[in-house]
Amino acid sequence: MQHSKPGEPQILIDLSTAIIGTDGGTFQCRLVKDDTETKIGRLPFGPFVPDQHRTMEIGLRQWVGEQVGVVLGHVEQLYTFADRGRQHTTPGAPHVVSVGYLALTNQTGGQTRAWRDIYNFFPWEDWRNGEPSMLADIIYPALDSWLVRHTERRASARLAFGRDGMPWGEEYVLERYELLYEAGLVAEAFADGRENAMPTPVVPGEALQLDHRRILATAVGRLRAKLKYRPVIFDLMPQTFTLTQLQHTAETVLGVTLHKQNFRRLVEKSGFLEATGRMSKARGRPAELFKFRHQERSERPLAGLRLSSGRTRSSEA
Amino acid sequence: MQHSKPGEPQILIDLSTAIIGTDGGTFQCRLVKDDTETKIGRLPFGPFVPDQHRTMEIGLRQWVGEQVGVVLGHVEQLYTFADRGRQHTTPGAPHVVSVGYLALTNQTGGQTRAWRDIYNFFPWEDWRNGEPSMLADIIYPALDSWLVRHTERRASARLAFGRDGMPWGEEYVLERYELLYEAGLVAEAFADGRENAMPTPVVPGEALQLDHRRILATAVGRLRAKLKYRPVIFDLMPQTFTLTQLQHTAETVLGVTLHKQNFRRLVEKSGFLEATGRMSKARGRPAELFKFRHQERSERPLAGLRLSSGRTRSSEA
DNA sequence: TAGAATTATACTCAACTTGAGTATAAGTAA
DNA sequence: TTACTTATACTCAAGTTGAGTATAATTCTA
Repeated sequence: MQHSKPGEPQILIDLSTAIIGTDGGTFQCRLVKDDTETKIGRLPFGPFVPDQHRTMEIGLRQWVGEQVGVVLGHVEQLYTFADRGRQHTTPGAPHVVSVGYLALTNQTGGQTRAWRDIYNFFPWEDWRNGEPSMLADIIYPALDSWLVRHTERRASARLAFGRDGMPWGEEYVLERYELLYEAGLVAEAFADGRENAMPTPVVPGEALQLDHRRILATAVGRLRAKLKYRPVIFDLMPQTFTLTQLQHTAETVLGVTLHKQNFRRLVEKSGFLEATGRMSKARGRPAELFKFRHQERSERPLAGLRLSSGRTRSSEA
Repeated sequence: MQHSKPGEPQILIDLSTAIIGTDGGTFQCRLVKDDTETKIGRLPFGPFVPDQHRTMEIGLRQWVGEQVGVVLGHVEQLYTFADRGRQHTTPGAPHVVSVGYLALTNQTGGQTRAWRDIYNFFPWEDWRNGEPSMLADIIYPALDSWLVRHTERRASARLAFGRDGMPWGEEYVLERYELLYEAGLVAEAFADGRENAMPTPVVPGEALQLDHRRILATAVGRLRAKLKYRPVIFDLMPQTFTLTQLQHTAETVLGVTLHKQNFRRLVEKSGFLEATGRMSKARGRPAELFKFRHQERSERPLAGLRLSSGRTRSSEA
């Protein structure tokens, strides 16, 4: 069998987890408040040690527990990244492969500053107030001038950014980030030494250590896609909630606004909700509080939320 | 940083590829005709060697090229498996993590015996002639008796196998295989030393080496799911084809039969096809030959084939 | 060589889904 | 009491889907 002989450089596996939650209209990700005073944030991560971890999920739960102590709901493997030059690149050091995970939680909160708004890292992804002006002002001009010399990537760019009359697909988060990286427009491209990278990142948006922003982009893209065919949104909700709260959570994740009446029709028909009889008290007419029917999760796995878009929040009457 | 110290057991990464094609109504996977005369088949695979392989995809293309020499179309990463006890388990040997890939090709054919019918490995997945009788005769009784002692897995079993009036979801291929493995009903469970495994596998279906049948199950599940929202089916087709050939390919992959008139309506409306003007000659009325519009692939990525089911082939008039 | 068999393609129709509203109800704040 | 705010109910046209019937163009067979 063709296995690597002893003496070849060692491989290390890092388990990195994007822990995602929402809190009143903000889309949050848990970072580690690092002792080393780097200004650049990072996800909780640590090595996979087969002798200690029977599975990778056990390993990641250990690192998450030690580094941030968040209770995880849904956990899912995203992707295994192994390209050279996107990771620890000390010469002679073992090659690091990183396995990215997505974890959802309903336990966010400002108690610690370690919860950061995801749209800080991807400001072009938030269309709740209409198309972000940075797209037309900064991203498209920079990308277009790169595409002049890279015509083979034009089709991908049209798809990812919805240009030439194509729709903006909110789930192509990773594809957009990767294109910006390739074009040398984000900070990590400079750190990784891409020859065409701008010394100062052209596109606004905070960087993360190593390949963590790439993992986060994968996580957001996967979550946005999954929302449409599986009831994962309830992992982000508290025990009871109003339909408006549920809608705001969906809008926060997807980065778009939705049509209120149609959203409620869809979600009521889905059978996932159970009325509690209690009412929320706030401004305006009180809304009924609902809870998620956990038994239904296993019984209707396919009927997630197919979401129809509404007006942008700024244009609401 | 918390990295494993030197001296800890080494990790090896295996890249294993499920190469899938179709040939006139059979659903095929390319195996390696091994020199070691094991009776059990295997997928092409080999180690990821970071010094030689800039990316894992480069590595896998090398092993596929050397071991089976198939021209690959679409290639996609599936999942990274790392649980102990599902792989090479020689004590003291390095821990092997395997990264599974799916590759599609339109180059199958009986020229070599190495192309095997996928439904040999998962005979319960082929519903083209109605529900396979082995489900009611063998699988359900065996599974039910295991579920008596494992009530916590009942909900998963209902979902995966569509019991108690739930629909059979054709994409849950992995979930079904994993349940049969857990219940000790497939040969690999015995080889891996599960305490409850039957010495002779209870459920029909050929085994593969290592975790290759698990990877193949992942590949089939992913392909079946993807067919519904991306135009991947065209990677399995020759240059030109009739609508009936296209439908047979979809049926072969999904393991169900489809309603002919609706299938053609859907596929014509999708805009992916271009008439060639030429006709096929066979029995019955000649059919028009179509080809895939490659430019459309990038322009309409979301509108795949949503498929409405038809009658089983055996009940056709 | 006529009719049977076989396969392809066109068209219909009711049920359901979706997008985009209008209308009304039930609270709080001035 | 009136304005404001938010929740909820209902409508309607357009599009999609499931399940046909009808008809056309071939080959096979007696």
